[in-house]
Amino acid sequence: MRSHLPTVATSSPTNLGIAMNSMPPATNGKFRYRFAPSPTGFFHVGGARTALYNWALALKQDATFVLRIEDTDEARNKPEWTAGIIDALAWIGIGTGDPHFEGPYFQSQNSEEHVAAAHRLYEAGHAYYCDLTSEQIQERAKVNGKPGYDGFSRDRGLGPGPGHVLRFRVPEGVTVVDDLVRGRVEFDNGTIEDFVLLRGNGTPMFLLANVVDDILMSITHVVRAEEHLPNTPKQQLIWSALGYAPPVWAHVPVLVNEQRKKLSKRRDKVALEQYRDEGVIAPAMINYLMTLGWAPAGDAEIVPWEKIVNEFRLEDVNHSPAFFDEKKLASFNGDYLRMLTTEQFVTACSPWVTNDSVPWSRGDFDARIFSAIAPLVQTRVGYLSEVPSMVDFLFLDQPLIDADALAKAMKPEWASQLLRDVVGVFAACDWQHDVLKTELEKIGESHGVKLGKAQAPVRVAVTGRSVGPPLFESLELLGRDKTLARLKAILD
RNA sequence: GGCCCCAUCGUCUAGUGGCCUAGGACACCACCCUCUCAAGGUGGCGGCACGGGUUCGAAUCCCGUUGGGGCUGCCA
Repeated sequence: MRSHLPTVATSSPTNLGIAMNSMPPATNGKFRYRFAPSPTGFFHVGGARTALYNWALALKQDATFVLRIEDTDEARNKPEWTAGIIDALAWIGIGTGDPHFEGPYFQSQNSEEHVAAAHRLYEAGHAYYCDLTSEQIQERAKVNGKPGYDGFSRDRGLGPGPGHVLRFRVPEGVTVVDDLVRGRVEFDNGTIEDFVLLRGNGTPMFLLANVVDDILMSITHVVRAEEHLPNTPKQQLIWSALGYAPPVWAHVPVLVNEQRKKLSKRRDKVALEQYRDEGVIAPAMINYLMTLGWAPAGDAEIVPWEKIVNEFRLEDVNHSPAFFDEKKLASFNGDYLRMLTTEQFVTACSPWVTNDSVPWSRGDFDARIFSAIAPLVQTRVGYLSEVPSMVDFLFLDQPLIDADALAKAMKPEWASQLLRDVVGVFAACDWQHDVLKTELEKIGESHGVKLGKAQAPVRVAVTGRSVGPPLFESLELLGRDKTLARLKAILD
């Protein structure tokens, strides 16, 4: 794997603990979007869509796309996972030296800023310490008859100490979130509990770290999945308490499985890498992901990236969850595969026909023969991973015979004799696909069967399967010797 | 349970009060093409969740019902 050791660029322009201005750092008037994944070992297709939405907007508005890795949870900071994210983003066209791309930054490197901001919040009275354990909170919740933290330590005047968490003092009132895709959403602050800013060990929590980083990085637009909507009033409260106007929010619908549940790594196939490894090509994935929850103008949905960038607007994003449909993805991929020139298609196939899991021995692969058959397989695959099984008979010493297909093809009483006739004729005729076709046609006629039926036993005997690329072109490429040997092998 | 979001063919969507007899795409079915299978072409099946309003007129606006979903951690 390529090494993408994150280049760190984390010198914060502002120290929130000391200088707290009411204006964020200068942005030269440009919008700043951000994508802030937490490393989990693979790249989620939902994350890919969110990243793509942010990226399209950054390109359209000549804005900046900031990548920030949210690695503050110790369990989530394996360096190779970060490399995986960067690789995956590059695959879908994000990054790779484009001037609109900035980062990656690492949240863990800003922890001092997060803590400083927390302390400022405490000093300003926006936060207070609490020494209750999770168990005690649960106890109280049981007694209270309602779940969650009840604000027990609000006025106890506790200071910092071992095991003391810092909680945000949620004010009375209503918090209004203006969301570009959802409109105005109101939250009664009475339903928001005093959430934790700093853990008992003094480390910052996501809600805080996320906001402080966004301020530090002058983020103007937060475009993320809908699951974050309930966090938004809390974060907006932190923005205000810190003295800043909140960013523009946009919460896009989640991606769901067939059961209409949020795509999860436990039950669903969600890794972008997995689709890539099965032979989905990037333009197809990008186009499919962009049209999940949004549609370009006009009747076509297979459209160039330029058109997408040109037309994409958050205001037009759908409000309801979208089912990630593998069948439709495969269809998009097939369309994109067919748009490739033969040369491009051959190049795209290369990893699948030269890797270790290929059924033939590596030395027997012939790139020239593959190039010759390629245009015929191009219209027959949805995923590139289907390619090897479609051409394996050309590079295998003996074809992998599908027993059922063979039994069926040899069932007609004329089948064996037809094969014998074929061996006789093919031993001497010109070895060109059109000649082979004509000859088989004639032999078929002599047995009273049309070419469609006559080709079946030949196809199975030579390629091992009942379906595949056009037979006579295949035979021409395979050569006379191997063809005859395989036919005879079946007759014996 | 509480808070919040959502609701057009099976699925992804177009539709922003009259162009809607609701358009496209995937899937499915049929036919054409054809050496198998595809690809391609043609056609078909199939939807505004329900009930009230508002309006001359509602898929589009309002209310309610029902049904989905998200969140509810000293994870992010």
